[in-house]
Amino acid sequence: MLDIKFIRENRDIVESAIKNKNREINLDDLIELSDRRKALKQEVDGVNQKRNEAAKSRDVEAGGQLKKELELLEKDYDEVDKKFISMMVKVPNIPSLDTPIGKDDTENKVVRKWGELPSFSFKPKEHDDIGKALGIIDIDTAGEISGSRFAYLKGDLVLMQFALLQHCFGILTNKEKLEQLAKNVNLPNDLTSFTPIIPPVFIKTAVQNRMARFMTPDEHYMFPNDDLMLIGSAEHTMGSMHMDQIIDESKLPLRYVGYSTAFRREAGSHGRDTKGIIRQHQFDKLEMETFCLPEHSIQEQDFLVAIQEHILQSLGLPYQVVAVCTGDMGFPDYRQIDIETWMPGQNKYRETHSADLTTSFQSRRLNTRVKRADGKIEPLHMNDATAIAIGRTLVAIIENYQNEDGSIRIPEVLQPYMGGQQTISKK
RNA sequence: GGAAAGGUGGCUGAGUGGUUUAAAGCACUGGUUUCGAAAACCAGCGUGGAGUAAAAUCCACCGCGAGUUCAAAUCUCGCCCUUUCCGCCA
Repeated sequence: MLDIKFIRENRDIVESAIKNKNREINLDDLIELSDRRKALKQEVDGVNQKRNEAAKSRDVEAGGQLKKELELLEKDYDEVDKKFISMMVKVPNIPSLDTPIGKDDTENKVVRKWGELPSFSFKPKEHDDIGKALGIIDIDTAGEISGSRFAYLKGDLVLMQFALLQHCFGILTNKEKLEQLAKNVNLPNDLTSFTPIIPPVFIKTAVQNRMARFMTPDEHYMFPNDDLMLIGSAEHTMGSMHMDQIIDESKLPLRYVGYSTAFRREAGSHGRDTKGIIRQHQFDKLEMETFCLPEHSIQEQDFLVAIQEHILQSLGLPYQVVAVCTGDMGFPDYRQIDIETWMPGQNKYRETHSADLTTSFQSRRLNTRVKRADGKIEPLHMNDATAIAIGRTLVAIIENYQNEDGSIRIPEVLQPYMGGQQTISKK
């Protein structure tokens, strides 16, 4: 959520943000609502003042009158307040100046590329064909048992998942390694490494709303009896960890890396990516979530992207870094950077990482604030970014490291975590 | 799931209908003192909103939401959460 004062003072900026993010909101209506809300609030305050005086002087009659008056006023106020809030939460965050303006993902800009695309002396296969032949991905049985977009991962592929996790946790908790990566992005603070987290996968719907994401109910698995829903990302229960807290400036930045399963209904994507395990209802992910001072948040995002790139480089997977355009970026994002990894079987780059800088947009709604050394209190800035999406990374490894005989080489950095094993081949 | 107790500012903790404008202590900040520090003493010290040049001042907030009353931290109802015991369970 934006600050209403900011909206009042920066009409043009907000107006063009709404347009460039393909939203429709009438700011005149919003500001009129805000004015009415303010005026009604002042009236309510005035009546309350008289009411307090009447109570103090034990004036029963006047108190009774004022009570009735207040009741009517409060009804008006509540109504206007409700409308005001529901409109406020529909105003998206302002995109950064370096965000490309564009309608949809076709207008995203490739910022840089890394790695040479592998060349094959044979036609590279897609991951699901390789996985099925090796007996490490079973989509057919999962279809019988759980339905479409589920899979059984088996054998060495499961071991590879845990190898990836160990590898990434090792990087994210290694201070020297992080200091090297931070060098290029001018991070001002002493480097604090990431605290590993296993977050809950259920979240109260009221809290999820305060993550200020644009929610279509169809996206999530809902449990109305318990007023809970399954998270679509560890971001949901990690970003809200400091809800309603005031954090001392000296404690920032706070950095977390969480491992959890993410659950998505994918209701709006029927027919898309139906092959293999690219788009699943359930997938595991390591997610970075950081809280920092407003003046450091851009470098912080650059830092998170540097970590993502380092992870992909360590695995020898070619990728491209993409500046996501206004029409495609997230509702609460100030700047969104995606990384797409090369998938030779599909002969294209596919999204494996995303880094969202949401500035104060989420923290204002979550009421997560920083207390400055001079005592001033303001919303802090939040970043979230994929450390590694395991399913899609496994896909990338399978397709990039495939051999003509259908076996898969194991990336060197993962071998120590898999008992020194060098290939996955048919048992 | 059953039973009980509880939720008050950064922390501890008093307050069971109106001298509470939420006591007191700790922590914190500034000052006095000191060569410097500690101790002591003095002062300040919640969040959000309205208001002002800045103040003053006003409103709301005692887990959340309703209700009773002229008046609610305090009484009633619902919900959420925590702790303890029992049951069940990985």
